[in-house]
Amino acid sequence: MRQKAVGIRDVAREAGVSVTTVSHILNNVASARASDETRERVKATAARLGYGPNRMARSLRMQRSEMIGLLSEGIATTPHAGRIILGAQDAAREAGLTIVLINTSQTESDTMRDIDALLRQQVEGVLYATMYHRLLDLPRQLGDTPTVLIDAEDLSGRLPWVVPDEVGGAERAVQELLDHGHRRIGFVTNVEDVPATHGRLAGYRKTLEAASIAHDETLIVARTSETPGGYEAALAVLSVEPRPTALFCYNDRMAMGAYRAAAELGLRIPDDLSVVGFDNQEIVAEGLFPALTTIALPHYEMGQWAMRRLIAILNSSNSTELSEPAVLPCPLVRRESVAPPRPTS
Amino acid sequence: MRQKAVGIRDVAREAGVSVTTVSHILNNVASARASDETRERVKATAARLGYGPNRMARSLRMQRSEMIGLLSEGIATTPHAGRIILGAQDAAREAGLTIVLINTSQTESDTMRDIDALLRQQVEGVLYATMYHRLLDLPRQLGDTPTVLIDAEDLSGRLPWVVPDEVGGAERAVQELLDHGHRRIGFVTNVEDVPATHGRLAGYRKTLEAASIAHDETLIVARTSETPGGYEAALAVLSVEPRPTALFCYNDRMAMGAYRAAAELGLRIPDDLSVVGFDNQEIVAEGLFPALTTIALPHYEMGQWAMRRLIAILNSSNSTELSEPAVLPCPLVRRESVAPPRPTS
DNA sequence: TTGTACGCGTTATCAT
DNA sequence: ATGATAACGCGTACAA
Repeated sequence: MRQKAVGIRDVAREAGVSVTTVSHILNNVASARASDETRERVKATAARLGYGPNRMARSLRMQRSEMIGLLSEGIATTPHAGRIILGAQDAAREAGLTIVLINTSQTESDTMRDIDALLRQQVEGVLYATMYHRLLDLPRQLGDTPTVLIDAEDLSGRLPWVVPDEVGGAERAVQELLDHGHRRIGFVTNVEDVPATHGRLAGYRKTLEAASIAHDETLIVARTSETPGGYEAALAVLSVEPRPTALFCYNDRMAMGAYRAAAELGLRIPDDLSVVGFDNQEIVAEGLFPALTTIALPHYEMGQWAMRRLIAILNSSNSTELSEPAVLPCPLVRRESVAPPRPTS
Repeated sequence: MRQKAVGIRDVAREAGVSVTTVSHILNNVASARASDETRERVKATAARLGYGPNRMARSLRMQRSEMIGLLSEGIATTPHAGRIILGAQDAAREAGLTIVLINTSQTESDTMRDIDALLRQQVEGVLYATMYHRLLDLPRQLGDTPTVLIDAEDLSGRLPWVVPDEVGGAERAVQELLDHGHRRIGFVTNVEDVPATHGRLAGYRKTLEAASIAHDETLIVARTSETPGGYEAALAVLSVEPRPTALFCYNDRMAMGAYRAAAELGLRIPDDLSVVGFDNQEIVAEGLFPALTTIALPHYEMGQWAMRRLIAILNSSNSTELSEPAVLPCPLVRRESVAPPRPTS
């Protein structure tokens, strides 16, 4: 057995009062009054005995589990997920809530089903986090359990969600290049059909347009969003004439490929070529030489926002007005891969 | 309100039996007998009503929360932690347990607060996972709550723990190089004083010795375990004469630095130089060109082992015999960075 | 100002 | 073969 299991009645007996008084005092019940002397004595004995309310009993009585389920698709695959959890965690702590973790595989819908059959009982709300920004039609199984989506947009239109501002991030990246004097900026992008693809492309186009730079479709090359794809795409972009003096890459892994392409072409970064990535995958961005300037995804903030929103929904009965989504900014992280273009070339 | 909150009495009424019978049937109580007809009817109505036991009530009655606390240091910082969680998760599911997550900051006071926040949730046991393999003296607050350490060795000698086999992993790495015919193998290592440092060095030495290759301390260079450190160390190792034909690197990030050093020296991998890393950080190992052969850390397996061990402890009253640690193997992950040495040189 | 007693939804004991 | 009822530990009307 673990503890002597000190309960509220032990405290009451020890302090010479009733359980009601103890409960009132420890829970700061406004309506009930007790003498300051009693208050002190009860609190003291509670502390001395190391009393803490039994959560199972408390939850049963209050009909509140004080637990939030965090459904995460493939925590394993990405370091990003950790930051989401951290943000959610911190927000949960503010409200005295704890997080129970459920990892879902993306495919098995039956896994999903028995998980939340089990989950429906004990959890007050659910945070559903995906591995990467995408559109999602959440299974009906969650019923009317309050739910907030993280890094995913709800297709049904019922659930609040929070995603990164892909467009704004791309604008910031390209603007950084513009600010250094670049005018010919290639875009090493990807072929996947996800919101990030379209958003980052839109940001790229928009920023160049705002700077009155004519479109040049030959400067946009798409491949798969891995390092080899970045290598290929960069090779292609860097072979157009006149050669671009800077590259904006869809993500840091593609930027890693771009570094290799640059090296093979005898281009030094940032002297001959400036590069900006996206995602701020620190192992890559800091490991590359020179270190990669990139755009950070607001994972911590998304986790935090989602949890706070969920808590707000839990606390207010009319949740309809709380169903709006949020789009969080992606800040620029300056490192060493951007410099002004060379005078010639 | 969430659900109609279908309870056991609803099922009982609907099926025309008592709650006892329902409970007996749904929980497969051996001692209780019921007619097959009743059995069917009860199960059917339970399913039809979508009944599931209320965990809060169940826990209170059973005095078992069916929850395990996972205390993790800085989930954020490493993609590894995710795999630990996954392993623990899968093992927990086998036993019908759920995981409540607490992320601890590394400062002691916060950790203490987090720990007893966790204990107040009445978790049945605790898994304590660190960010990297190290020695640990766990705060006493856990009292006699069953605890298992992941990726950390318990200094107090009371708690079971599980860590990667650093020595064996290094042996495997060096052996792979030996098997390809290399005889002069440099070791790009780190300066930190952690078990991995000593273990990997020991494995390196041991393997060379077993192959009757004379010690050559000039082939071992230590720097900080980041990419720049790897670059510096590799540069140093590759400048000794005769130049080693292969490099074993303390981790993948240092290997990333070694790649750069090799490139600067005009050495092509794997033709002129073979490289093996450690950690199998996929973003790096797969992103490097050529892809890096490396040693994988058994994070999933550690999480799984720890949870299973914890469950075993929970289920048996004499837990002393279950306090032994485990050292799990680190498999080799073959990619493209190892080849036979060139005939000359 | 404090104490008594009930209910939260289960499971387990003991009758019937 | 089934049913009534007592816990589990807490919070809170309501009574004193």
